[in-house]
Parts: sequence; C-alpha cells; structure tokens
Amino acid sequence: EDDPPRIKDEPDDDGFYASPKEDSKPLKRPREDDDRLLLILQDSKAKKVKSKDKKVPEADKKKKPKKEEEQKWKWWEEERYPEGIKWKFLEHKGPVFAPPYEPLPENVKFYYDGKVMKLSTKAEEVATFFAKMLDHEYTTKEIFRKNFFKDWRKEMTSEEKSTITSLSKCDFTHMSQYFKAQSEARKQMSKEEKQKIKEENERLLKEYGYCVMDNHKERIANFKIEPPGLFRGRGNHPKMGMLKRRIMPEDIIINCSKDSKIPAPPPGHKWKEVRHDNKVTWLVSWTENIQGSIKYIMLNPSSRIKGEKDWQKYETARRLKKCVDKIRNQYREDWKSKEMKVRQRAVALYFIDKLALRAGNEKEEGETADTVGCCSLRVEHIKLHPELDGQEYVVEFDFLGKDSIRYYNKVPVEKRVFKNLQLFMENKQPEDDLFDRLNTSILNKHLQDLMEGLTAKVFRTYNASITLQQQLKELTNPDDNIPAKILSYNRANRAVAILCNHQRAPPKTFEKSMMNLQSKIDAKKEQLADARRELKSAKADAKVRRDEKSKKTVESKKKAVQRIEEQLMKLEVQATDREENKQIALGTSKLNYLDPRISVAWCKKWGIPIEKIYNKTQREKFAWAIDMAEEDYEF
DNA sequence: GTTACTACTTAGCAACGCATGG
DNA sequence: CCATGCGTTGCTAAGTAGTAAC
Repeated sequence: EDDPPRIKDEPDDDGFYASPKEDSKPLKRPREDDDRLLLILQDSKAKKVKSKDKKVPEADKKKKPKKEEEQKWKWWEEERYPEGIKWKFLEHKGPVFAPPYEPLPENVKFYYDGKVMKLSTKAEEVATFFAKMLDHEYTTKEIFRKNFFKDWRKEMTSEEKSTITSLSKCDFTHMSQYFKAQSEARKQMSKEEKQKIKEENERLLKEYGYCVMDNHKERIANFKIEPPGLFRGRGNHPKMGMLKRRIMPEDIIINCSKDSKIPAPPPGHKWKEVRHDNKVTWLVSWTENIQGSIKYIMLNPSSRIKGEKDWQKYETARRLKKCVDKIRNQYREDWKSKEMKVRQRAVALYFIDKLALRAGNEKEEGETADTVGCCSLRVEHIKLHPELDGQEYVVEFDFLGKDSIRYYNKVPVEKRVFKNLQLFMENKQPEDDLFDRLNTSILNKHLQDLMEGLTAKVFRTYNASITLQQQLKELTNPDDNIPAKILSYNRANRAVAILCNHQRAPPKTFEKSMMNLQSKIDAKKEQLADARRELKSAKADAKVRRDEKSKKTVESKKKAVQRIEEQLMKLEVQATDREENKQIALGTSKLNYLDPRISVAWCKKWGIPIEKIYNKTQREKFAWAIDMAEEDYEF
C-alpha cells in the first residue's frame, strides 16, 4: 500500500490537509447521515416556504440570495474520503429527456424530384435534422451527405426507400424556410411569452438541475439528455452526418445510493439499470451510437467532487515543479541511451515539456478524424532544418491536434534531439510513426516512476501555470492603473494560450467591431482636443480675471481633461487587447490549466477586484482558490 | 504487450440574453 | 424604447488515462 488513507490531520502526498489550516484545528465532524437527513428536511421546508413566497411581493425576494449566501459550504475545509470512494449518499431525479418530435404542419412540404412527397413521421423527423442544417457548409460535404443518406434510409418505410434513391433529388428548402420563420417568430415573441419560457426553464432546473450528494445540494452540469440529430464531428470526420439516435429511458443507467429515493422513469418506461456504485462520480449514463462510447451526467465544476479533483490536479503540478529539474536532466541523459526505446521516450518527453504537446493516444483508424499528439506523431508531421533563418537545428511541426486544430511551429532544438530525430526518421515512410517504440502507456509508466501521480498531461498544467506566474511577475507594472494591469494579466494569459495552442476562428464580426472601436477612439480623441482647448481658454481667462470663480472653472476643466484622457486610454487598451486576441482563445487555459490561486494572489497583491478576472461562473468554480489564496501564494 | 472498456478532463462553437448607447 | 454588440452559457465532441482480461 503506497497510498495511505487520506483522512488525517497532516498534509498527504498532494499537500492536502484534512483540516487545511496549519494550526491543528480539531477534526471536523465526520459526514453523518443524520446531517444529510436534516439538510434534505430543511430543503423541503424551504421549498414550501418559497412556494408561499410567490404571492409575497418584491421585498421578500431580496432576502433569497442572502439566504443562499449563508448556506455556502466550504468543502475545502473538510476532510476527504479515502481514495476510491466518491460519496456515501447520492440522490437525484434522473435526466430530462429531449422533447418528443412534433410533426410538421401539413402545409410544409418536402419535394422529391420536383414532386411533393408526404413523409412518414420517422423519415420526416430525420429530414428535418438535415433541413435545419441546410445553410451549413457541412451539408455540402460528400461524406456528410453519404452518411446522412445512408442513415436516413434506415428510418424510411419500404415505399419511401424505393422512391427516395438520391439525396440530390431531395428538396428541403421549404422545410428550411419554415424553421427559419419559426426561429424568427421566437425572436419576435412578446415579453410575457419569453418570460413564460424562462420560468419553465427555471422550473426544470430547480427540479432536475440539482442532486443531493452526501450532506449537500449540488448543481448538476448536464441534466438534459442530448437530443437526436445529425452527428457533427470536428475536422475531417469520417462519421459526420450520421444519425445520432434518440435516447430512451431503456438506454439509461441510473447511479445513486441504495438508501436514496430512486428516480422514477417516465410513465410506461423503465430504466436499463439502476446501480449503486460509489466508486464513480456520475449520476446517469448511456451509450451513444456513433462511436459506441459512454456519455455521462455529472456534477457542475462548482461541486465538491469536481473541485477537489481540480485542486488535486494543481497540487500534482506543484509537486512536478519541485522535481522538474531532475526530470529534465534525466531525459537529457536519456538522449544518449543505447536503447532506441529510451531515446524515443526522452525526445517525446522533451517535446511534451518544451512545447506543451498532448500525450497522443493512439486512435482507431477510420473511426475519427486523423489527428495526433506527441506519441502518435508521424514522420510527415515534422521537417528537419539543419539551419533555418540563421538558427541551427530547427524542427518544423505541422500537424492537426485535438479538435483538428492545426499546430504549426518552428522550434530550434538541441543538437542531440535533432540527431535523434534524424535517426528515428531513417528508412521510414511519411506515414510511419515517428516514435515507433513508444506509446502513451509506456511513457506514462515511466513518468509514474519519476514521480507519483505524474502523467504527460501534468506537464501541460505545470508549464501553463508556471508561465502565468512568471509572465505576471514580468509584465505587471506597479504604477499602472487597473485597466492597464488587466491588460498585463490578459497578456500573461495569452502567453499561456499560445503555448497550449488554444486557437479560435476569428469572430465573424471581428473586423466590424474593430472598426467601431476605432471610431469610438477617434471620437474620444476629438473630445479630448476640445476639452484641452477649453482648458486653455479657461486658464487664459483666469489669468486676466484673477477671481475665484474662474479659478474654479480652470479646476473643473482640468478634471474633465483628465477624465477624458483616462477614458481614451481605456479604449486604447481595449483595442490592443482585442487585436492581440483575434485568433487566441483565453478561456480554455483560464478554466483548465491555470492554477486559480495564482490569479487570486495577483488580484490581492495589486488591489484588482476578482470580478475583473473571473466572471460569476468562474468564481463559483474557483471558490476554493478565492477563499484560500493569499497575496503571497506561490505556485 | 494488446485490446476493450470505462471514467473523467479539456475543447471550440453557436445560441442566448443582457447591457449599452443611440 | 429598441437594436446591436458582446460576454456568458450550453452543448457535446474529443481528448487523457486507468483497469482488466487475454
């Protein structure tokens, strides 16, 4: 047993404290079932009170958020379960299913080969999926059309099947127009109607959006089952256009505790299975029909179960910080190894560390888009340049990574790495694996030996977080005002996003919005010039008159100039930020790679309100960090 | 080692909805 | 008050990585 139980009052391997303050507070009361019952009881009482509240006007509404505030639970101050056990009590209402198909009104026609054709309900439903995507580029792609048509035909009656033999003879335009009109009508709805829909959504959220896990009510992330539709893979996906079938209660596995109130399936239906597995975190699962993979309903990032894991992730990355030098020396040694396997492993690890590449699991050919990560790189994905633009030993990377996002980079590497790469590529075809003696499993096993809990992806987390910390130190100018400091923060964030290759398509309205901002800046500049002129004349005036009143005018004009200068500066900062962000997505790194305590500490140090860095959702996810981190926190 | 299966994190895009300014 | 632009949220695909069975 190299993993001791975690409940104790000293830090475990990950630096977790049972009770996190170092002065040894008494252990918290263990989670007891009595507590749980109490909470549920309170909860149902609260509901009753609330429903009464409905008739009570405005004044009472304001109390609600306060009440919730008081109830906020600091799970990070509690002891953790022994490893493997995820919860003791879990109760939920099951999933919300997609609304049933509503057949089209009679007057909406489908045409085949120029003639009106009435489709059976099943065939019609699938046809509407295609019609709704008609404007999308997808529907012009050969593979998409082929896959769609094949799956569509499976839903047709035998008559339909014999009539409809070619997709190009199908005319969905009338259906498409109908849907466009529908969505237009939705936008035009009256306030009352919109309000009604909103209330219905809130009701659904209230009823199905939460569960009770152990003693606490927790938000569920995705309580709605994915509706049927056409599969939209990313990049060049061989399965694009296939029919994603409707999920029924009979497909659903429910996971909850034995002593909980088991959710009821919709009338006339039953669940595939109800199980009670507290070694996993999911509440509901089903098998999807495109890849045959399992989908899950799990908790929100603000939940204890996700938060603890997230915290732990950063603690592992911090442990890597302590031994990364040793590991780097090690892999540099391994570049010289007699064993090919060891050399490949060492070069791959160098890429993962230096370039923050993903591990690169192997994928089943023909089942997914052709994308790669480090271990699955092929010879065709790199070019070796003994010299390029005045630099020696340059490796040019060009491949599609996760989500078919292109990774393109020219990197000078150490001579040994370069020589090794030449060796690995000898006598190989472009489509051969660069690291033919390596896969992620071998690599991760090796990493596990170097440090407990170390895997390839820890390097991404570590390098991302350490880069943010470094960049913040470097870029923050103490004399800057708040907007300028925030620009520095965003620039530090951006450095990480570039490292991790988090790209986005430039927003469709980018050019336009940039122009708008520029014209705002121009207007502000003019305003500033005016204000300065006025100040000047006021000064001149004051010189002649030498009275109190004109002095005051000068003062107020001065202030006006200052104010406008500040506004202009803010706009210019905004423009810079936006321009630099054109093709970079900051969100992913902020949410998944940057230890939030670094950002919290930075905010505290420079007096930046946390709201400027994290929006509401992000503050909920990182509540633990916001509560814990002091200004001197170091990653 | 290889494969199948499972559980969980990470990812970009599009729809939504709210604030803002004319 | 309405339109518009933009940040936020929802959605779900696509990764990583562990385990078990052969």
